[in-house]
Amino acid sequence: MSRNIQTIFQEFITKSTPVFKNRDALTSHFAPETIPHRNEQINTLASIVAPSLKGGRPSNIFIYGLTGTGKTLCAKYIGEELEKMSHQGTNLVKVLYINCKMKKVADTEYRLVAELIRLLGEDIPATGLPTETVYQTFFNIIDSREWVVIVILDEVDTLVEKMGDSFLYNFTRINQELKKAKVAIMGITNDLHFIDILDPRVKSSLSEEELLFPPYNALELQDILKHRAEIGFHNYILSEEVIPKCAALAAQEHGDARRALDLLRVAGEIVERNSEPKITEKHVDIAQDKIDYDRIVESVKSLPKQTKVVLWSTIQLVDQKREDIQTGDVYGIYENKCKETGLYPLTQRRISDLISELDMTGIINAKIVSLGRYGRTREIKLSVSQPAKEKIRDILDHDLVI
DNA sequence: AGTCCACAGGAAGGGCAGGCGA
DNA sequence: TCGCCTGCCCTTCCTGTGGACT
Repeated sequence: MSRNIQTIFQEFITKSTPVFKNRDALTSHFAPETIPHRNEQINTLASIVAPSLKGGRPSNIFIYGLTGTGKTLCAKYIGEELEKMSHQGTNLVKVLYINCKMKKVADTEYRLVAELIRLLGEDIPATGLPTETVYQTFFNIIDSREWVVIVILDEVDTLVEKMGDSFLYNFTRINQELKKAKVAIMGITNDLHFIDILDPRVKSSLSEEELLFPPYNALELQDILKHRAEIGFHNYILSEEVIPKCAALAAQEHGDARRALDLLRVAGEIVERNSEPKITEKHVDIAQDKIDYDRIVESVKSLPKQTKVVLWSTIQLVDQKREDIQTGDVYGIYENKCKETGLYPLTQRRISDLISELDMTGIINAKIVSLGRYGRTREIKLSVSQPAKEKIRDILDHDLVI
């Protein structure tokens, strides 16, 4: 066994063509020195946050645009530049970045404020204190240092989904509690309609300034990819058609630069693994399938056990060639499986929520339909390819053994 | 027009775990 | 140790929904 592994490692070192110069450059979290096609947004952001360098509170900013349009990258870039500038002078500015989608980090009011405190280098228990105390601790820290704090709340829509917008309202009013420090919020969202669902008071406080990040077009994506490929790949490895292909595929998905980078990187990894001499269009196609497949498999593996049983039940019904699978059908199979495996069955109300959650992951598609006097229910379909379905069944069969 | 079905989904609250401070 | 706090998962109870059926 270990000999085999050593052989693989040895072959990798000796035979494989060197593909990557810097693999990180082909990931979305890499911070390049320049950000192409976002000058306008960067300049606007910079001018909005600049007053903080003189101790003023910048306006709250609301940034929106689809995934992979450079919102986070630009916000972080501006944050870093601002702190650098501040270190050279007054040292007044502190930029705190939080991704609100991170579970166990910023999915409750308590955790969010606790995370801000941790980012300031102080310790706070993960639970146990009244939320009011956690807020007070945060206020004391920044007030004692007289900072201007800019809080970047990435994916702020998920926060509102979980906690409602009253929290955001309180948060935009933090400054009334502070004596010397000042806080500005930079909210980022992929959801273009997010601002419309907010309470008007929250809306006006959060979006004192608004900034839209439009999708990249295919040519702009090509520029971005060329720029990253120069840093990330050895120059002989890329065939000419690869970058336009990645850009075109990502442009179809609303100009998502993240997707374009993933395609390029994974195509490179495939070539590296197979010790092939060049990345071609064919590898981009394989990469596209692989990314989708891996995403589904990973999300299935991480599902809680009850949700796995619900998914397993749905697959059973699909395999029985059942048309129009409904919530009640899934629940019936689910109950039987619970009996069989000795698992405690949850109520139908709860299963209804689990089906919604599965719908959100994209593994199934659950559409609400009304069947007249036969009631109102969800019509459930699997939304994965046949090979992915087989793989999911293998995972579930393995995980749900009695 | 009224009834009915099979849920969807909101609200309230229970029970437990993890943690803090007195 | 005890009381209190938060988070999380879940149940119970309830109202709402919309189209077929009577």
